[in-house]
Amino acid sequence: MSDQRVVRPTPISGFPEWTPQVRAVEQRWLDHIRAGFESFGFASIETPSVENLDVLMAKGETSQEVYTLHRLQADAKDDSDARLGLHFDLTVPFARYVAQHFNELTFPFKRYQTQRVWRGERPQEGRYREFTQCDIDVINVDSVPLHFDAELPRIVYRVLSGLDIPAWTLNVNNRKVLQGFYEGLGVKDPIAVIRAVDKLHKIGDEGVREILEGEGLTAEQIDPCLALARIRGAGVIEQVRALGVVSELLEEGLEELAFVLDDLADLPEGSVVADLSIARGLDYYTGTVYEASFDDDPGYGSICAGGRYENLAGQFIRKRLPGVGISIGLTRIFAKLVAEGRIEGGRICPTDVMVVVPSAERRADALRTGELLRERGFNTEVFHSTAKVGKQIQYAAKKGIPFVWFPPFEEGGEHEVKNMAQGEQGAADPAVWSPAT
RNA sequence: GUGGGUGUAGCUCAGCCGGUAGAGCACUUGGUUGUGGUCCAAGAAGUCGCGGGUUCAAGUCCCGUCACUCACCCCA
Repeated sequence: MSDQRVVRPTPISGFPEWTPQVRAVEQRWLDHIRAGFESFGFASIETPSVENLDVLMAKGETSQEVYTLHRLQADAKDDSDARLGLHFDLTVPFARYVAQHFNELTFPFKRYQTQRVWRGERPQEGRYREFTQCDIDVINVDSVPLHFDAELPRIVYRVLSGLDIPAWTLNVNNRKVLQGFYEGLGVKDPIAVIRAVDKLHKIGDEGVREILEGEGLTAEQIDPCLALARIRGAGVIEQVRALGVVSELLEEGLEELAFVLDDLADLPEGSVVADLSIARGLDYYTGTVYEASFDDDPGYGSICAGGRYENLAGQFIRKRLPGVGISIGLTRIFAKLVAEGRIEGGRICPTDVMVVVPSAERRADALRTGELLRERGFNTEVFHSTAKVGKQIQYAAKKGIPFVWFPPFEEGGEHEVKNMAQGEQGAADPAVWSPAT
């Protein structure tokens, strides 16, 4: 084309982007999710893409792969931006936000937040380096009513069941049950056991057994651990009690779990299910935990996850600010459907009506017609040149524009409108026309 | 971070045992006068990821490198 050098455009691994028609569907999803969150009274906030590294690392258990910020032109000694990192989730920034705006907020503070987050992991199917999370959290002073532990799955149910996605299940567990159970067994490091059991569905009984043996657990301890992890579905509370392990923390956890399950009993069976194998890796969770995945493809990863944390915001303020939250992995869900070719029906452009420009002389008239249609609520574009009418219509066809408007070709002539799908064309008055008729 | 695969026109790819590049789709123009999605014809478009090596000669062989991709890890 030219001898000018071009930078070859290549996809950046883990940074998805969509065509306009796919994006149109994504935006419908975002609107739906937002409406769902707001229908429960959650308020929207947005936080900067970056946080100070010490904020991101505040609870720094897992070594999250954080992208840091630096200026290309910064000289070697300049480390003024060195403390900034892109947020890897929305919960930590939220905790910081609450601590910082403590005096301006009304508690319990219920917020939703839909933003992109970044993680420097190796990308793969379903795993991205930049993706969008839709978070809802509640933070309160001193204690968060258990009510919210049950309300969050209800909101997720509301939102996800309104999207055309494959069958999914939201699994619920309570960390106190696990930790209390292990403590009741006399296990020294309950967290290590939680971490091992979390891998159960991936490495199986024997794999977990091996790890636990390595942790120094006896068979008398391992067997009940595995038995606990297998408990799922109806009657979980009784089944756990039947294992005969007793501890104060366990009892507390069981009561909380029972409360949540009871509260959600009206949801369709199988949508929210107790599953004692759910542990949620390390993380900051201390009570209820959630994790949702697709029924026919659980290995794809969690599409929604969250839980209760006792004191995340307490890292940033001398107050006790526990919270509970859950996050919908929008990108993960959406990308799967895109890859499977299930995202269809999105418009290439939002134009309802394209106005033909008959000739340079009549362009002003076409613009007036466009303005009139726009005022009447139709998304209207006036063709961008005086190309042959055939070209103009062809453009509308390619863009999937449903109606092509023909202003009078001669002074005093009639307006006409063409229905592109049906090919019908007839006289119409731009002041009263409507596509329904 | 570890291991495997791939890297040729905008896209999907072909290119046999080395002889300086092709197809389909997409794109542009035309098939005359105010109307599209079909068809026909013509046309434009490639540092064969990048660097080095072997060779008279490399898209084709060798080495390195980068990128993409899959698995592990981890997670939304």
